[in-house]
Amino acid sequence: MLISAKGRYALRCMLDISLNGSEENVKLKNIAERQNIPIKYLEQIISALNKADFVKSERGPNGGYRLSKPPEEYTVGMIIKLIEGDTAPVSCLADVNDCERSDRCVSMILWKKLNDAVNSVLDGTTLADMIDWSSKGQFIDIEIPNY
Amino acid sequence: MLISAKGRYALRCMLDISLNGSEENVKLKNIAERQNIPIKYLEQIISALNKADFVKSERGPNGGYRLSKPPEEYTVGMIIKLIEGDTAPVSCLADVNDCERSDRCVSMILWKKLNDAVNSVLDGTTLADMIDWSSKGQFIDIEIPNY
DNA sequence: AAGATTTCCTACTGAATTTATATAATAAGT
DNA sequence: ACTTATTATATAAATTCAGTAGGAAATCTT
Repeated sequence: MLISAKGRYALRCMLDISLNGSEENVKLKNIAERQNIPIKYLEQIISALNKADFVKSERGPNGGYRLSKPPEEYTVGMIIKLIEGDTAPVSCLADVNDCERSDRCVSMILWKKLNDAVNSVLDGTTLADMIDWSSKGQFIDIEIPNY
Repeated sequence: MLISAKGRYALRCMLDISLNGSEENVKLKNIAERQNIPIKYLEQIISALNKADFVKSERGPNGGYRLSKPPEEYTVGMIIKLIEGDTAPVSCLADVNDCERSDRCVSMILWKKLNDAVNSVLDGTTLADMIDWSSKGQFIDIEIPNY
């Protein structure tokens, strides 16, 4: 798997804050319930988002989280790469020292193409784009999407 | 990682047979040496390639492997998917039952785009293409690429 | 027939990663 | 004080990854 549950949770967490944090702080407890994510796991994830200053936090009652910047300014790639570490599709690309054959490996050309294709999607999509998708209802059923 | 060592080994193995099997059978021992892959691990991999009839085998001295079809007829996706099982970038796509939210999950749209981007590279590249890359020497150094 | 070579088959294992749980501390509001 | 909520750190269960091991079966050579 290129993107694990942790990365997907992070993305949904950011989307959740985007959509529910118009006026007040968004509590982790509520995100966890809406998104069906174990809160203790989500704590670790939002801690990373907080340290990277992707979100601002406040403690105590009326506390919670807000985005530091508007959704337009976060690409999916920024979020996923922060949480997952890297999205290289093969270890050869993630760690140059992984293989001493890399400088004469034809497969490397392929992996680079693959990496570019992945990055074009991840870095070419912002949270705002995804919110747009959800409001335009690109779903067959009538249910309100909960990202 | 989207593609593990196993999948990369399989691809290099098929390329090795393509390039060294012009007239006689290619022995696993030699592939393992050229490609620097543990032979016992490679045995398992080629066993799968054999069962899928991607290669033909012969036993005994003068035995070895040959491609069942010319390199033009194998896409990278065919090989990788056989060995890795699937190349879905997220478990949501690999297993529909993985998440009951899938039908109303906005992230799903993203993962489908990502999946399409990955498949366009993997299914759009054949072994013959890669052999072409290697013969055209798209490398900076002078060493002969050993795929 | 004997021995060498090579493929074929199945099970096992150690390490790392993933996906959480658990416990407690810190801060803020009422 | 008491409640709410974030922050920090440690631990654990489950899964996957990347091999390793041992031998059986087929084929060729002498």
